Amino acid sequence: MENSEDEAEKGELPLELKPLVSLAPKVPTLLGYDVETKSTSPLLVYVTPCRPCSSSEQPEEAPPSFCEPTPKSPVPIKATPISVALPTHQQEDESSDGDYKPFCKEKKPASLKKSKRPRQAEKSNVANIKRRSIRRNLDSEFNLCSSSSDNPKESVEGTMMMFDSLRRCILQLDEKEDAGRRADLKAGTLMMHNNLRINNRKMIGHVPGVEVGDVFFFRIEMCIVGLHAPAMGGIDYISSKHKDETLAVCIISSGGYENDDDDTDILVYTGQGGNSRHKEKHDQKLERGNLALMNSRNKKNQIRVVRSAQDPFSSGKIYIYDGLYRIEDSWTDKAKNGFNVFKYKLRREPGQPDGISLWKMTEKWKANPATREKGILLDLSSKAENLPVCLVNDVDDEKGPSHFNYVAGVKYLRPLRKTKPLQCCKCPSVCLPGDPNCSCAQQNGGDLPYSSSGLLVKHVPMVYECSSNCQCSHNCRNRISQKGIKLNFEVFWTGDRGWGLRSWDPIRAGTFICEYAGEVIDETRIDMDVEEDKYTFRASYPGDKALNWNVGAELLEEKSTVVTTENFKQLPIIIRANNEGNVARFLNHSCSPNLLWQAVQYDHGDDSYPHIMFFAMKHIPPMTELTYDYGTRGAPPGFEGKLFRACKLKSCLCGSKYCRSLF
DNA sequence: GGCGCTTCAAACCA
DNA sequence: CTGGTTTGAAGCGC
Repeated sequence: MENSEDEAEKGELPLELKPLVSLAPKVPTLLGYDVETKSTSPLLVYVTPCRPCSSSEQPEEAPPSFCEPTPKSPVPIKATPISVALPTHQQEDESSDGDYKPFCKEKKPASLKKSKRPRQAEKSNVANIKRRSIRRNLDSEFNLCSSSSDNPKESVEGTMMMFDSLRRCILQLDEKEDAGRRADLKAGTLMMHNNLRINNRKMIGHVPGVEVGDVFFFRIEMCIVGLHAPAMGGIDYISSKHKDETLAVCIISSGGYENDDDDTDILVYTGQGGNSRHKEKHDQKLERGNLALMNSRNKKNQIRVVRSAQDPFSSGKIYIYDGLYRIEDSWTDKAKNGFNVFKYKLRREPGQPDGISLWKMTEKWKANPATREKGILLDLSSKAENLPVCLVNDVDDEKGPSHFNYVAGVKYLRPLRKTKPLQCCKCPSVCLPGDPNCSCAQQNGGDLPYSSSGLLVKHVPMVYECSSNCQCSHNCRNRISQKGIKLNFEVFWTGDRGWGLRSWDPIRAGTFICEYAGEVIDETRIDMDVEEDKYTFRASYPGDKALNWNVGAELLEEKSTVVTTENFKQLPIIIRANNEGNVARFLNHSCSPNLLWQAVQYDHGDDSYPHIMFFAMKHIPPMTELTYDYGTRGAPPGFEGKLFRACKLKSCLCGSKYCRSLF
């Protein structure tokens, strides 16, 4: 069990396992963090650490180091493990009296043990982690980012968002220094070593907060949310001293062996082993995962299945949680290389939501949009966009939105002031990170705002993309949003919230979604009715989640990039999309949104009226409604009721302290 | 408790 | 454009 002695011990860890520590405790405020406040007493929320099943009593008080000013040293003297801030819902699992009780086996949470591989760590990690010593209090930030302990889904989303934020920033740092690879593993390791993993205990059945259809872009992501523990291995199992009690809990079918992935309800899975790249091939043995699967066949326990798909926007794989299966049959077979392998036939449990089957549908639609059932219009944009925008209604007979002109961009109904000159870099070919001569990088604070794969790295007050005056080519990574949509969208009838927007493509966090197109008007003109206001964008407030999207960056960087409303000063821009607009006019409000809006400049210098570009805040499975936080301030009377309704409809997602009942 | 071995990665380059 | 190479990490099990 963890106690304060353990924690003191953890403070003396080797450097590479140093916890992310508090050097300057911060108090979360409503709109960010109060940098000035030194007080830690009333507002800090202490969350009890993750504990194994058996533990029932939880200490209420925080470790003493929490309340004391921590010395400003890169090496912690008395570190507070991040686990004290970990949202934990495992307590809830135990006490829940639902009809399904997941089998759970006590498993020590990944603890801050002494270094496992000191030599290796010294070789590769020390420099990185040292540079990345965490200078501020992570605890409050993580709480803010992942919500409280009572909502497993929020915990998973917060953990995933923090991971990806870390990953994008490590990628950016590594790129600039032209050193290191595998930012995914570095981000994962950082989180593991700081006890930021959730669902530590292996369990049979669903993992709290992970839903069928959820997508992952790295193996390590499934690791840190407890869906599938092995970093590489395909079979996750609970091992036991009694060999016949070793049971499989999760498998990943990702094409490493000769599996047939065609049927969406049946999966024939090949056992592990005998396939090593470094050693001679041999017959598979009934041990480890193979043994676990055999026992699971006899015990008939549920097994989580993760299937993989090709990422349409990169060479990487996407992992899709396809829900629970059971093993029906098993046998041995000859692989193509002539050696014996184990085969297991799994059948999907009935009554689960669409998982991989949804992907088969969207792939068919992408190949030929005309195959989309209940389609009303093949291209709502009438070729104004790079890709067709399908209009569908699979709910009722509603025939389509009221008439508007589809335009892909903004039209300025007010004169623009030239407050800043246009971007004008001299980069040959494309802008590259770490180039001190790239004026565009300088304008963006020294770093290019996008990763090499075109993902937004951080949410900032303004992104300056390369302009027509720049010498770099069209392929420059600093020209993401100006090139228009890349996703296959459909505008669909929600039934209760009007028309909404979703994508046939899986979307990775940081992906550019679309611009808010329409007529840019003057703030003075607010004589619009409710209907017109429904299709109006106001740059009032980025939203709590959007403000906390950079939480990983906060932990890595020396200089403070704390986002507050001061950084994000309110923009006067109002975009009316009642008469003219694009897909963005169909984005609905949510208090638990999956998109954020980012101000972007590339074709004029009036920073008060930038382009409003939407980016994904988290990984979004295909066919998931895209939403953003409409904000509250500046909304005229009459609008309130509608917003409140929209929020209430989503209250299941944001019933916590984040649901702003004030609309 | 430590370390070696295995493991259906991921990114990059030739 | 793809297959081989490189870098890389968790956790089982001895």
